[in-house]
Amino acid sequence: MLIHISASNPKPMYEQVVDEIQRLIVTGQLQQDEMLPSIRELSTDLRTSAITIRRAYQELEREGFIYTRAGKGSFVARLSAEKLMQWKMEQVKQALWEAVLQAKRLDLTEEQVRELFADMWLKADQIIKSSGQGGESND
Amino acid sequence: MLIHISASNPKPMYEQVVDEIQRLIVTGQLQQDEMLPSIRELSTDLRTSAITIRRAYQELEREGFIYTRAGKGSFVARLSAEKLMQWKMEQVKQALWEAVLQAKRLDLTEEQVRELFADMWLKADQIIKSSGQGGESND
DNA sequence: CCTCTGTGTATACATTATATACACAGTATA
DNA sequence: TATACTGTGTATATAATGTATACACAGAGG
Repeated sequence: MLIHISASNPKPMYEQVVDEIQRLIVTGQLQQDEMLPSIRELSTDLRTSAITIRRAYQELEREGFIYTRAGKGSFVARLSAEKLMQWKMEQVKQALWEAVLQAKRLDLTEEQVRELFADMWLKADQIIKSSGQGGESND
Repeated sequence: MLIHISASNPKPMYEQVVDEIQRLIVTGQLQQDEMLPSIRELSTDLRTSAITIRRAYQELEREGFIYTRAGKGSFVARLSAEKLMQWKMEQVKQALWEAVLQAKRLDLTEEQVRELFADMWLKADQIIKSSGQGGESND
């Protein structure tokens, strides 16, 4: 399983772990009831303290993404496809809300923002194409 | 001049001051060469330490929004309308980029995101209307 | 019994934000 | 020249947060 964190990322490391595992769950790369790496194992893999990983797992459990069993491990929770889609939409909605508020505060028009949005989408598409993600061949 | 900061805002107080003054400048509510409140005055007004305000002013100066003169005060820099517009677009662009990246990472389609965007824009319009901003009368 | 697992607790360091305080230098005005 | 403002430099301190190491305990499974 591919989890990456970076000390140079301004986000706290435990939050990076949370984000990454959430993403793997909602995009189906982690299945229901699949066991997660143990706290100690992942802390060794990511070269970070077990307390950091433990904190991430506690957060994920609190938010309902995983469940843990003392002495056994931590597992992906059973979440319906609908719940997963709802969560995804909510995340993007919140991110868009921040962008829209910023645009409003700075007196930009809807047209201007839509154009910026189109630019960012295209740029993201290009970056993803060139990195081989998304199932399309490289140029 | 209306500057508000809040200790309950997760953003550091000095950043809130920076953001607020930047917004007043780029939306024309602060004019070129207009004097800003002094560090001591604003710290009294906002009930915060002068060091906090000073840090905000130093940040604003570093980014070219204001200039300061020891013994005299701090003033709004002379920025062309084009520069101000560029900065505004850049801010919103960055915010949109975060939203688009999030959408990509979560495998949402452009159509889904556009629809969410429309919802957020409409919601922001409604909130602004009901709060009397934007020059329109309250219902 | 051993080897894993999660859990509780203790202690410590680093970074960042914010605070109070004082003194100094610059500017403008009377 | 004195006063009242301004910004600037420096010192000291507290609080919050994130991260780290370490140890011990309890649960689960083979």
